[in-house]
Amino acid sequence: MPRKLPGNPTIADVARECGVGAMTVSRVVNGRKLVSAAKVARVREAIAKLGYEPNEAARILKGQVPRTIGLIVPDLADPFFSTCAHAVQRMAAKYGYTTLLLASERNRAREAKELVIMKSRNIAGILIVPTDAACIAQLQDMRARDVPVVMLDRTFPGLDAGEVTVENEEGTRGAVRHLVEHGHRSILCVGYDRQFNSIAQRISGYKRAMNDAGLKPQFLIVEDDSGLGSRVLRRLQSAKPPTALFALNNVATTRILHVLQRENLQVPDEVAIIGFDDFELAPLLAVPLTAVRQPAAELGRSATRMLLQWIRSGASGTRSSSLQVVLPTEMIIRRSCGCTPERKIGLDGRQSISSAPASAEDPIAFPNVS
Amino acid sequence: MPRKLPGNPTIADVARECGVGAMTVSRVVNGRKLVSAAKVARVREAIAKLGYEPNEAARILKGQVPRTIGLIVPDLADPFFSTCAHAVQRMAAKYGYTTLLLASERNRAREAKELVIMKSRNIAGILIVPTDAACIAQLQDMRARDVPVVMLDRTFPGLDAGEVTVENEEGTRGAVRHLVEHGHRSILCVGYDRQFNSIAQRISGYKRAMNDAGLKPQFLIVEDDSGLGSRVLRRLQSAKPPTALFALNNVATTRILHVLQRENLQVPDEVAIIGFDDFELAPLLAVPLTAVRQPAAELGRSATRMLLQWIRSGASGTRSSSLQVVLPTEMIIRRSCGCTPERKIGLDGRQSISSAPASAEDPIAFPNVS
DNA sequence: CTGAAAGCGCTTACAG
DNA sequence: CTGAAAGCGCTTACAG
Repeated sequence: MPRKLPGNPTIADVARECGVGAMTVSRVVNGRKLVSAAKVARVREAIAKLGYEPNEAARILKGQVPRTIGLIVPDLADPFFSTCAHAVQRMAAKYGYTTLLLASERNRAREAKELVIMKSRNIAGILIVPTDAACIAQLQDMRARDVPVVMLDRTFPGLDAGEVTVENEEGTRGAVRHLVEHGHRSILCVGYDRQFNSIAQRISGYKRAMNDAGLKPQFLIVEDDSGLGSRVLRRLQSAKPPTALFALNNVATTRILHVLQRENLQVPDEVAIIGFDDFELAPLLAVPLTAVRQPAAELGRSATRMLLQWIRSGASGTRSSSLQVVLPTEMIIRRSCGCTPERKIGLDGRQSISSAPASAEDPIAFPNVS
Repeated sequence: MPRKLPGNPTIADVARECGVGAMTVSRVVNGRKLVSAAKVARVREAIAKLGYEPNEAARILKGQVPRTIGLIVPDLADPFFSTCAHAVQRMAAKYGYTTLLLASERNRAREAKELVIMKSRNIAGILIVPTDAACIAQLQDMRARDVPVVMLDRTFPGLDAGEVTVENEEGTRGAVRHLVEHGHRSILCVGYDRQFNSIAQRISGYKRAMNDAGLKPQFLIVEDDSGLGSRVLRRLQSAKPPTALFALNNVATTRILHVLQRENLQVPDEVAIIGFDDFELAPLLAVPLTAVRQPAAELGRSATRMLLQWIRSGASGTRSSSLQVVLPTEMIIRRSCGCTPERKIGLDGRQSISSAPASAEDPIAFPNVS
């Protein structure tokens, strides 16, 4: 039995209810002028009485671009991405947009499928933390149809799209320099996902800091995070073990901390560690983690802001603002690097122990939707 | 300038391209039989050539129930809900459903708005972690239109809906009994959100355990989580401070741990703590946290399974399976309760230190979608 | 096996 | 200010 029982009320039902034309109802619903106050009131009443709600599908079919944006992230269970997604939804909602949020699971095929879903829903624009370069072809297709696209966190080349990223190279460089200032000469760079430019930039920042100090870069870069812990352990148990570790993202950091804890290795005495990407529980860890904080929420907000402005400026409108934003990182000094409350070293303008939250939610001038 | 530049190809474009009727294309797209193999091949080719993708809006408008389910959670930044949401999306995707995921921000008005959005999109069914009893009226409205509804984690009465929850009372009771077994006589129950039946059940489990032991229940239940930390601190500094704390959810746990760390209070010696809800970093904390683990992912999976079965069985089909599922919790013993690797107490069948992951992803027999 | 016709609920011109 | 007509892209009967 098909679903069609009571049936949602339609614009025709409302029109009949209060004896006006369908057009008049449509005008009232959409807040158009040119309707007499008396009718507006009658229509409003009928709408309330019937519980009428415009059918989104019909609107889209008529060529309205729906107030929906798409967001694709690799993984919702990762706090970095969920924080980011949360910020996107919040800001989008503030401007009257719904966010269609999908997780690609770091899987090329799923990402492709999700882009098809987004396309078939005529979304107004898309925000994506891309997982595989193969997505570029589909995104180009959307761009060809004038759908705005903004990549965040990491990017792939070959696309006329917006980009919101963070200072991966400088952030990492400062962190590694900090380890050097603590006297470390043998610092191992640990991570995976080197195919992303974000990670590549961090690696490059690490290299520069090591070169600046006249030290030899050492890497433990694997294909994916499985087995990362045991690989690190083997290095630590080798003849010439590193005295400090730099973890390229929060998953790598967690993997490492698990091994260190299990093997009862003392941080920072036996081995120091700094991770890229801070997280809420970092100060409560056995050894409070020193980390390069990325503004996850601000990343989401900036990208959303850029996308919405682009959408509003119209497909062919001149783009008023730049489509490139690079957000600063902040070094959060705790204990795992070797600093103590009594003795913090190498602090300068770029590095801070403050945990001041990011600034106001929406600092730009941008007409709000009530 | 409206968007209509190259324009997505339509079914008519495909039909023209290969010289057949629109119906034939539709049949091919939908995998209906009754089309000659030769035409199927030609149509497929034309679809690929044009990059045709069926317009979802048009399908919905024709009365097709879209393969989309709605999911409303209070907060995506909370790892419990993001894990749950992640599991829902995964399982839904496996069966060919897209998940429209929205966060209510624990706000009645937003929740109401999001339900309207879901309704206007004709979703096939809805999964909700309700935030305010006011949502029941809207959900009833959906039920009246035969849209399946499943509440998870907590429920409100007055609705013909599915319910997937966890053993809040028993889980809490076991945890508090464990604290009693450690010799604690003064155990403070800390939390907020008492309006939810999940929290009320935990409170009730706490009371029962205290009564069983002949102890007097003591509460610190506040309106919302702000200021919870300082309130706890004041209690700990009072004339007769509690020697143990039971935190009613993970946010309460975190707030408490922050204060304890700041004030340098030793756990478990000065005060022991057990929290309801486990999380990934719990074993890496300064004092590894003993917690009542909720199967967050399984919660999402069970609810999704229930919803999809309901959707497939048809609006009026007899419901083959129960619409009530209560998932067991598991006590994860670490250090914050007072146990040590050398001395664990009171372990029995219900309580375990195992951290075995939940079972297979989809144990039920349920036709898959390739 | 195949296609022309009608209509889902809305909005965009077009005439009053 | 207002409404009847046409059509967005699809699918459901209905006739071949």
